[in-house]
Amino acid sequence: MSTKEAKNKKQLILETALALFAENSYHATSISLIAKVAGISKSLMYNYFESKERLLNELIINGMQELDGFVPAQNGFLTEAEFDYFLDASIASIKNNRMYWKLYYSLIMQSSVMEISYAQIKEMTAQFFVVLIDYFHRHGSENPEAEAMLLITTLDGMAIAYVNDPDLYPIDEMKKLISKKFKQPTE
Amino acid sequence: MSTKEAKNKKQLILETALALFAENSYHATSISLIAKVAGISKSLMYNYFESKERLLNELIINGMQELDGFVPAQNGFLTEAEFDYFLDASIASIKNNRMYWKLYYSLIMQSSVMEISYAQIKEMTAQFFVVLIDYFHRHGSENPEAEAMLLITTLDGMAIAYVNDPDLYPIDEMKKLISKKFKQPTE
Amino acid sequence: MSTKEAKNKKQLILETALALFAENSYHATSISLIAKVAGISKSLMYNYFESKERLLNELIINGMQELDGFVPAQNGFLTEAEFDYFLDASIASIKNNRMYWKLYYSLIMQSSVMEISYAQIKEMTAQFFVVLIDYFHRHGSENPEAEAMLLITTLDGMAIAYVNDPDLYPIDEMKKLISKKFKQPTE
Amino acid sequence: MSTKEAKNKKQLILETALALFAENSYHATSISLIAKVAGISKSLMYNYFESKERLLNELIINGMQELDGFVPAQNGFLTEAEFDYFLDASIASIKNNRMYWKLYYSLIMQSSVMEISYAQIKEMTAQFFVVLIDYFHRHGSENPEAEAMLLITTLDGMAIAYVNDPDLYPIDEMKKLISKKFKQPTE
DNA sequence: GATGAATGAGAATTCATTCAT
DNA sequence: CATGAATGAATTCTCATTCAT
Repeated sequence: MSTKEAKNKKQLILETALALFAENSYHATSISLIAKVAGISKSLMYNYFESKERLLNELIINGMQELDGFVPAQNGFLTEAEFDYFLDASIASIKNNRMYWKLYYSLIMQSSVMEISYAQIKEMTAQFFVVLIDYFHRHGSENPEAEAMLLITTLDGMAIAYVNDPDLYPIDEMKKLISKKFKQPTE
Repeated sequence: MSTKEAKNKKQLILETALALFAENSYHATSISLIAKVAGISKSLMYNYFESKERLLNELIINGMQELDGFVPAQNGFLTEAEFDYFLDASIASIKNNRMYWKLYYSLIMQSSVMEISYAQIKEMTAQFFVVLIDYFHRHGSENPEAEAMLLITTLDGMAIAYVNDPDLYPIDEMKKLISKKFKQPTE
Repeated sequence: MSTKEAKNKKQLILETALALFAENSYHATSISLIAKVAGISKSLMYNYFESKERLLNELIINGMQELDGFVPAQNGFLTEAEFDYFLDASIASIKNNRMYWKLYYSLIMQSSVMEISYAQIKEMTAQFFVVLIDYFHRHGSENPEAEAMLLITTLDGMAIAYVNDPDLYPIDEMKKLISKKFKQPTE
Repeated sequence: MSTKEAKNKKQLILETALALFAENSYHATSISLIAKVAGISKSLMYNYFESKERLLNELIINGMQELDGFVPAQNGFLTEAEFDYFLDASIASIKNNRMYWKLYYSLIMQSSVMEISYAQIKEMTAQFFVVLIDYFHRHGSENPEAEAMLLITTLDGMAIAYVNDPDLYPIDEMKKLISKKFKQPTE
């Protein structure tokens, strides 16, 4: 509905910017383009965001809040059944917030951009890491840290592949294989 | 010799550009900056490269040629011993051409940049893919394509992690674990 | 009372604008800044003033009206006693309307701004000029015009110095010296 | 000669900017306007000056260097004959560098602009001040500081008046009168 | 009376690129 | 081979102003 769209221009700008930043990168996306695609004037953006950088910032913070509900396990303890749930939830998140994750991974590749948000992001990963180490430890892995890190590495690789080519990358099949390979740590 | 000098200057530009493109992204790196960092005049670049885009192109082609020697297996057949060699060689390449790989992965994240080079790149991956499928097929995998794809996914994840933080990411340890997990496909 | 409120708001805008125009110049002061400092919305300004330029205009006119009571002499005739009163009154005016005078002198330095108001201002000076010429004429000056002009020049110099640095410039001492030097014209 | 003009674009920019800054104020003069009046592209300015502010800075420093030869008195001692020379030299400087002085006085009125250069400027005035205090002291003034300060005040007033209206302000006549009033301090 | 949403014009500045030398 | 001078187009951002409510 056009009334609905008009209602929240800020949201419109955020969505447009996310799509463009994700697709073409932050630096290759001009404010002019965002405005044109969103159908508003360049100046309007500056009513809602102090600068292009702040717009990006807000985008990242928004994205992270959307992820807030996604806890790997209650009280940091991951059962074997929950291990699959953890993989499913990860994939669901990637699918549902594809643009956000695309932006996220593209920013990671540029040390110079967004050092503040970067810290927050790293911290989030750290939570998963701890839980996974515990899981692998309990399952008798001789090197739970390595096991956990490789799993995260694999999930990152999967996310990046999917996010860049969602139609061709068989993410669900990959998930099954990951489950097989990681649920029981390598002896 | 002036020919030698010239070669050096061109090489200097290529190296400077690679470092800057990789670290800050293609779009965020200006010709001015490259020239300043390389200690030459902006105009000189245009003696060697038609445009900024062609410079990037040449960078990618150079990087790929460096990889040319790296064949996964003679006559497309990968023995079990060669499987480890394949992993080692991959990691050596990532370590030796870290900047190139950083640039490569950052470009992959931006659909808009360099669609030509993109095709060439995809093709290279395809070679590995075929060889790996064959390997997993021979080792009795029930889904060799998935197995091969997950291995590539994992290697990509590993490369990206290492390339962005070479000092902290334990790439060698990851390699060992990958070997354990993939040499014998998941039954 | 809403009328009272309104008057207050208008007055608030005028005062805020005067301070900012005086301190940072008309051109370097944005409507946004005035609104922010005054704690009102940008739009409110346009309820009271047609434009930024009209706001300036009103400021100048207000300032001049404040000066209206200040006549150099009844019926244009200045006695010797009144000469000192004239100096005192000038200084009092500068002290009491420091911001206004700062704005006034800063505008004088910019031919482009406010040519209309400029005319009104010049006219006011002219009144003093006539009275002073008469005074110096009666006191036997051989060149009363020059004497009057120099006095005005000196008072302008004094005002500018004071207005820019009220804490350090010894305006009262200067006044005494001016009185000594000018009450009796240079033979 | 057009060859001559083309020879030093930097000088051309400096002169154009000085004229426009002086006439319309720094803030009211856009880079676009300077470029248009100078007949060059906006971008060229940035080959010579890092920013608009640096252009202003260079303008002020240049102006001050032009004044460097102008010492009020050898070895800080001002004879009665030299007193007139001092006045003449001041007036000559104002006439010859009218634009510079106009800019100078307009900047003084804006606390916010150019605090660096401001310090340098103040220091220059201080030199004159010392010499004049000494002069008035030797001539038996009971308050040489005040006398010196009033003279500087008067000269400032005169300069401002002349600089804003060089055709109408009788600067030479004023100078004679100033000489009469100040060469011998008030009793 | 008061505001927030919205904008076109213009500000300073950067960028990739060309060209004469 | 190498550069400095030069520029048009584009970029981020600000500004004065309008308008519906």
